[in-house]
Amino acid sequence: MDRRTELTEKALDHVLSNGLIGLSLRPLAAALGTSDRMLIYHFGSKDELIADVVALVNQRFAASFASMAEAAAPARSVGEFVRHAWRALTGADATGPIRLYLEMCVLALNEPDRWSAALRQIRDPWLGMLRDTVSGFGTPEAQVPVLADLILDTLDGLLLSRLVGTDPARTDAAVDAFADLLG
Amino acid sequence: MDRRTELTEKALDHVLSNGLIGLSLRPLAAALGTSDRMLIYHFGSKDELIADVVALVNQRFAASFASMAEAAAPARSVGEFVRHAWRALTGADATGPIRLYLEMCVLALNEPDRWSAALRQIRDPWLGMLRDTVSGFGTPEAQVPVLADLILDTLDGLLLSRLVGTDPARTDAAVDAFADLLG
DNA sequence: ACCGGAGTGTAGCGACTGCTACAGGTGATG
DNA sequence: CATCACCTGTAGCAGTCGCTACACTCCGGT
Repeated sequence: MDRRTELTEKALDHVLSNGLIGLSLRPLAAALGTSDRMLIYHFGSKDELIADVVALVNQRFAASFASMAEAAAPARSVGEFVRHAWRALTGADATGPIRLYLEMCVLALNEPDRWSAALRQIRDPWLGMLRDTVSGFGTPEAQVPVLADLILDTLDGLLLSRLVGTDPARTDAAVDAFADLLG
Repeated sequence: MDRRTELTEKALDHVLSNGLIGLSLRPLAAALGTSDRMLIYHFGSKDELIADVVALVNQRFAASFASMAEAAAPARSVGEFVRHAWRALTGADATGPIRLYLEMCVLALNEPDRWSAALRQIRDPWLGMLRDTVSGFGTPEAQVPVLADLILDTLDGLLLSRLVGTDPARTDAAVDAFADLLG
């Protein structure tokens, strides 16, 4: 396999468990068994390395979520779909990607030019999938995009809350209440 | 006025418009018309300075929100209350504090020991206020804390989405839909 | 008038950042 | 054997970071 691809995958592991915000080349390289020198050699710059990592996690996470959606029994209502999605999003291997996504959101607050493109690249597929799903349950046409926005952002808020230490049972209960409201 | 307090207020302005994540003493001091040397002299350390700033913004923002709540016509339902809160939270002078809050959330993902205490200190008053409000509209006792959690986290998610560049009209519409669901 | 403490400017420490120049080492190809 | 592209280690650059040592001014109290 391409050395760059190999390094990207290892770097992804490190970023998922150590975060993106404080990331610096030397500790990263040490964790990957190489040197900062080689990271720059293979990726050209730190920014390109991050771009590769973000693209990879995006692709992997979307794939794992899709396969999970296939495995689950098909939802019979929007509320039930939200419950299924929540179960997938709170699984052990989802917290890393979600944390990375939330970090990118906040980084985009400070440097929109640098991050907001990558951010839309992550959000848009999810929004599209949500619109399709919501529309499949007979939601009135005009309400489809609104509901998709609401669901995505609500789940984001609840995930953020859960990750910063709110009792998981409480966020679970909040999602249940949300799903009940959606019907 | 105490020089330290004075510096805290000026530093607050700078942090609200430049963010907390990349904050460093020298540029901050320059913006305040002093030197990093003096910031350390007055605050002891960067951490103490940040603690002062966070405490100040918390106190100020809660006060301004409360006065806005007084000024508005009393809500007649949970949904209407959410609409009022949203109007207050999307005002021009709220985006700074909210951005700071979201930054702290993400910082708490990386260093929970350092940030989660400050975070709870910010969230708890809001949660308490939400519980009181929700309970005032005849919500069943058992559902009160759940609904308060859901409302706070949903608003957080929508605010995050709005701050990272989602069309404000779309988040407004999503809040409307949420308020409709709440009744 | 003198003294002491509060406040401030200058200069610098050691550690870290992304990144680069230079010198090799390696293995396949001519 | 020679060559040449690919890969890698060492050392170091210029910059920033939080923070400190030292010397200095200035102002109120005795």
